[in-house]
Amino acid sequence: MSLFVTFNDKMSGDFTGEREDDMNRYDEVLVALRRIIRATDMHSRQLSKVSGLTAPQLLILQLLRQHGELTVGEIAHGVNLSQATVTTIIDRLAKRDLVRRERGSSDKRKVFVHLTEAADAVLADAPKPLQDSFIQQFQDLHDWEQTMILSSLERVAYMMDAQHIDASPVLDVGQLDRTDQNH
Amino acid sequence: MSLFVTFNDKMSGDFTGEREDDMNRYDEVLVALRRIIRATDMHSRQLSKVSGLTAPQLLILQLLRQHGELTVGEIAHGVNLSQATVTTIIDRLAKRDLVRRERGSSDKRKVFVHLTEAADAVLADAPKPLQDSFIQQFQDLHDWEQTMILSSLERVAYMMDAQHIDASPVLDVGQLDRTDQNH
DNA sequence: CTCAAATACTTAGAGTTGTAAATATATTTA
DNA sequence: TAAATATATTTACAACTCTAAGTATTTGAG
Repeated sequence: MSLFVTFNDKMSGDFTGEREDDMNRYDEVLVALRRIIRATDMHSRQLSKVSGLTAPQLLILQLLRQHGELTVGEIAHGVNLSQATVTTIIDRLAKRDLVRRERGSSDKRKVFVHLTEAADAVLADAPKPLQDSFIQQFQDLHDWEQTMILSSLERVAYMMDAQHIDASPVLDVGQLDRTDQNH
Repeated sequence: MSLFVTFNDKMSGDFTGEREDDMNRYDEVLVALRRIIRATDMHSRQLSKVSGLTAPQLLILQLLRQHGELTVGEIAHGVNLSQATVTTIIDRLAKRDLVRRERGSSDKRKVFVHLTEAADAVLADAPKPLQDSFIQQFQDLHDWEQTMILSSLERVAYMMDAQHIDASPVLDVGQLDRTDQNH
């Protein structure tokens, strides 16, 4: 417990630190999430100022560098964005000649995207899609702390992704104690 | 460990599950964060379809209900958004007559925002700003798990918020073991 | 083979979001 | 008090993001 007190201390100047006593645990989760989301957003803009690339743009470029050539759909899946979103981002990247589109020859519905030489140059000295300071601090944590944090994040992601509840009534074995809301 | 295996199992169909072996721990953090951010966004849109209110709109309304009357700046601070963002959201809420603006009388720079009667009605049967399914699952966790997750989230938020590094060399006492990056 | 359904992508439209610049008001300094 | 500085909001702008609808192409059923 005392391990984390420091962090709460740091927040006590905040508005949210006024301790609404009607705050549930999950409300605090929400607050933390909003802080994270905002920090992510702000970092993306910071990135954009420094390197000319926003976080999603950078992510997509890096994914392409890893895989060489991907369809729009594959990219969308790879970076966890909708296809429509990827299309618009690719538009911007293409306009700056960092990627090029190529209609599939066998299947003409597909659109393959690949990097240009210009992109390689840009990517060479592009910053990380996460705050350096974050990486720094994260790396300095004990291994078990990193594991714990990562597990927690994955767990939150999983719980927020309601899919697994209504989508697959097949493999629910771990949900038995919760499911009796229905009868 | 085995506690979380289930979650990793569920992800194994994913593109990202292909185990890029050059993936760092923090890259996985990034992936988890993107999943969370996306889930949050999608829930917001879901909310909007069901209740006519997006998550930030709902958050602002709830904050106002708690506090009665707040300035734009206070709201921004309270929900962790920039003032400009709050302004545009208030615009939309005002257009739908859910809030009203009132220029401060003593300090005319300030703009006070308060709910209308219409808002009370809307808020009465508005859903939560977090997925019900998430809340459900979260509540069902053991207390220590909730604590761990919340701590982890707060810790991530804290680490992402680079402020505390360059902004306040004053109150760094808990950062000693990390700060030696400098010398 | 033909038509319906599925797949892949793009377009349209709207909300969220931040930064920077513009406005208006208040406070402080000379 | 006048000018400089600080504070509070808004406006302008650009990017991201989704869903839904539209287009093109492929696949499958009959």
